Amino acid sequence: AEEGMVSLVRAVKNGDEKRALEVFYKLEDEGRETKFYNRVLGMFGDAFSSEAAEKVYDELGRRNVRPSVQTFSIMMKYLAAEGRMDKAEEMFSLIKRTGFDPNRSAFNSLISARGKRGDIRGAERAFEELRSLKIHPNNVTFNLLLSALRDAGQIRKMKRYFTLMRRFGLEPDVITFSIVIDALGKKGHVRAAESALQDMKSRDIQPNIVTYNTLLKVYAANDLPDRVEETRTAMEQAGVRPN
RNA sequence: GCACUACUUGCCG
Repeated sequence: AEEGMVSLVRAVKNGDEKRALEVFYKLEDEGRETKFYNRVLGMFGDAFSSEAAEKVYDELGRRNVRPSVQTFSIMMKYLAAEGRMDKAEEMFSLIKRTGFDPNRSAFNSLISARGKRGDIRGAERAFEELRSLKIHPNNVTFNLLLSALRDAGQIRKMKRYFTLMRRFGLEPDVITFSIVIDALGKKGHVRAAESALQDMKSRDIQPNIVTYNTLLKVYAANDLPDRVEETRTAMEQAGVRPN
């Protein structure tokens, strides 16, 4: 069993989809549980494609292995990444039709999928549905909404969600701030981006490599070479190395 | 716990 996984991982690493599938089919002949399929789903989705992941997914049905909520979330991720929204939405529906209750991560996956497609309305509807089910959102939930709104350039709405976090007992984190800084910079609101950075620091959240890359991007896009230099210096002083 | 979040660059598809 252990050896089989090793050769599966090796085939996936080598990018050999055909070989990986063969090993997978052989392994599942030994009788496997949901968790195994979910793992393989992730490996195939990351290394190959949503179609490859679907081949694994189809085996669950063929072998009468019951999927889990995670199974559908994993599929949604790969389908949405390739723009296959109808299929991704279908996966979310299948959670309910299979008799499961979608949990917070499942809703987060739905928000992510819709947000990626620029479907702000849909992402917000997913958030509202989550709330109506009395599921507590987490930082990921809000960061996903903010990220979608950033892509759509909807700063005002971002502010509303940013404020709303606190009402759920949540505090913005380093990811929240990098989304906010990026969004403001894209709009040319450099001073606002800088005050977001200050806000972050005042909460004792340390800028990380992504924060600095975002700042560099903001300054470069707004033709502020001096600020770029200052940021590089700040990075060095903070011991954050360019990646 | 096997699923969900930000930036840059490269590689593969």
